[in-house]
Amino acid sequence: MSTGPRAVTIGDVARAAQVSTTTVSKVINGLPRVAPRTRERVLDVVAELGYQANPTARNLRAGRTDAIGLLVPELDRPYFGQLATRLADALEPTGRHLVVQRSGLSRADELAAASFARLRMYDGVIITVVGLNPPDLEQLNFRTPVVLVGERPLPRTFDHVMMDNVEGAATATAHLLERGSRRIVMLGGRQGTTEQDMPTLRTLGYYKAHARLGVPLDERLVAPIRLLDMASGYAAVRRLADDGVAFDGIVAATDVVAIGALRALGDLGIRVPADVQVVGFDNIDETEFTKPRLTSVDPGNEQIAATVLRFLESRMAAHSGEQPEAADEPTVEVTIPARLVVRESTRPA
Amino acid sequence: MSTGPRAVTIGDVARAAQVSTTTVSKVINGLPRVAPRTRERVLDVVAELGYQANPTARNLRAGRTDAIGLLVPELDRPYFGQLATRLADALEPTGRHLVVQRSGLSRADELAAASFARLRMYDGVIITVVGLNPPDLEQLNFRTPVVLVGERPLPRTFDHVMMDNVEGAATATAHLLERGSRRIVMLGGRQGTTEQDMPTLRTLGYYKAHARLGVPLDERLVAPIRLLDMASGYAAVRRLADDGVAFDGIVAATDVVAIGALRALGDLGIRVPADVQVVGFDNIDETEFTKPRLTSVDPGNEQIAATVLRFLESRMAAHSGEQPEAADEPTVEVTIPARLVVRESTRPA
DNA sequence: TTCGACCGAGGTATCGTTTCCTCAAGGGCG
DNA sequence: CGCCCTTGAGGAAACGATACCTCGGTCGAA
Repeated sequence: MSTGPRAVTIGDVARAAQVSTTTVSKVINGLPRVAPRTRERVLDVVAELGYQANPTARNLRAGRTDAIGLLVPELDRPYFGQLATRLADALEPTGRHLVVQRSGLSRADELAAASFARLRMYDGVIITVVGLNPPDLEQLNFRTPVVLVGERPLPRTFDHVMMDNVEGAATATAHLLERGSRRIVMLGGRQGTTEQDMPTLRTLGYYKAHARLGVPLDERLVAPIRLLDMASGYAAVRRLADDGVAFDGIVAATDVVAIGALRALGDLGIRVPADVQVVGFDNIDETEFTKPRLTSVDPGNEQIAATVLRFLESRMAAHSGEQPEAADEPTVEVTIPARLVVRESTRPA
Repeated sequence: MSTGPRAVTIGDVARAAQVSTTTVSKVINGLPRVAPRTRERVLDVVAELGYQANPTARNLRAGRTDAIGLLVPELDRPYFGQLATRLADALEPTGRHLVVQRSGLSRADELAAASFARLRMYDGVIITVVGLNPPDLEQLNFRTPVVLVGERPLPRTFDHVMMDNVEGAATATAHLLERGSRRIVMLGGRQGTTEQDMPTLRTLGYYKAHARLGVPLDERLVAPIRLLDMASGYAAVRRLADDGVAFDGIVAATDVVAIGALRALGDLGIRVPADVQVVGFDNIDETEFTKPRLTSVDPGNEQIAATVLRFLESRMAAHSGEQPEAADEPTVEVTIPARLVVRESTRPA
């Protein structure tokens, strides 16, 4: 279709340097069996013509892109940005690099399908499964090595690194209970569903902690949220207050929701942690800079990133034939332990 | 290299369905000239074999990827995450999709080169130029349509959407001066350099406002920061306090830095805005949720995203030959006007 | 009855690289 | 002096898909 001036190809370089494309290819890739003089001549022509290899053609032939795809539900969530940074940092020394794409939380199937199709381009794929349904994932039957980083049990088609949502939330809730809260809101919680999504699991932990400590629980305190963002966290707390629901603690489904909650409590003149204790989940960098600093559950971020990459490397090695016997090894599923990071939004013991 | 089971190709499908690859291709792409029965048979085989088109091969042949690349300095900065989201949202209806890569703030040249090389894969590229030097950009001589979104004047090799750093910072500074601040810190500022980077430009605006309003300026109030993140903003304010520097206002180079500053002021027992007024830059979503809410300069985020895409669409149309005469049109450079969004971190007039 | 249009389908070149193999020339070693 | 190994270089086949062109058959219109 392109009418514009054709891009410079390896053939153009070969012709201008009076060598074969094979030789040009060797020079570009730093392979041996090229005379120094020839090499130099080729490099001169490359510079003169401004030749740059076509990565698509290279990928097709080489069957390799040196790129790892990361699929996240949203691009503007601190948690995913920070996860991406950790992964990119760890990947850099290996010569591969990270490419981030958005899956969208509740996109139409066709869009999801298109997203998945593109993932085939990468040497390996990391998928964060938050809004994805198992059926969506089943359809993902390509050969590319995949590692899931997620929230919930899934059909074990892929290696899967899970955070311990239930125990993490239970620890957070127990912490509030131990520090004296008795009416704790589960902000962004979800109940009465058979789905095993993140809000449901964290709510489950919230229940568990109450049961363990023998504290009765008011179901009205589970406050669902449509979108787990700051504005929704803010709105939900305002709504609880408007409805006259009394509470003295908040377990937020995510730190981002907690930040919205903190702001709402401030507007309502409610003191944190004196009147209401707040605990978040994810331990994003922002927790150190809220007012007050946010107590949060660290799902094991460093370990999650490291484990994901270890699994992926292993699958990729098997895939590229270095350890062919490992190609069909059963999928692995690990749960990374969570730990509570106590800051200022909860009271001292 | 791959020893594993070869992926299913269009040829495998053709063989199993007893048709030609051409026919399979037509079916996959929904092209006409295929009998309903044949189409159905092919689709059955596709489902049975789990065939998925190889996007790399398709891209090579079609000369098109339907993907737009976005190069950002860091993946965990709210500003870029939010920019990416806006771009992705606007791109979705066009059938293209956004792919985000990290350039790194101060990476080695080789890494930058590798990053750039991969960008050739995309139909269009959006580059945020913060840590990039003009020389780096010169080397970027491929044919792919490129739009720069940046902070500073650049060699006009590409279309360029700039934010008005100088006037934006001047407006912010003037706002503080008008509301009574007299010793204003330029947090993350930079002076005494000929470079036209973002910190320098915003510092320039800070100077301008002082000059315009005839307020004398203490050079010690310009506090440089190595990394424009929350921790650095926090540390810089603590350092100023430790050094006994008196101040009653802060213009932060970015909102993220301002958030760090707010936290430091809180720890120091300094009230905002009563004792010290604070204004940030970028107008990220977080500004609505800090305590107090952060007054900030909106560089025109919506308009920036819209303009970037308009330029890119136009270049891409020219590139693909729809308007060949436009292919060599001179590059455009626009500056989007900034506007101050007043919140709670500055005093009422 | 004949001719042209259209439909279904396939053959084949091509996108720009890399990779495998071949081959000639030169040099060291027995 | 002959043999073998190494070096420099090129020819040609992939990689997996799409697009252009061709071709036989059918059907409607003149």
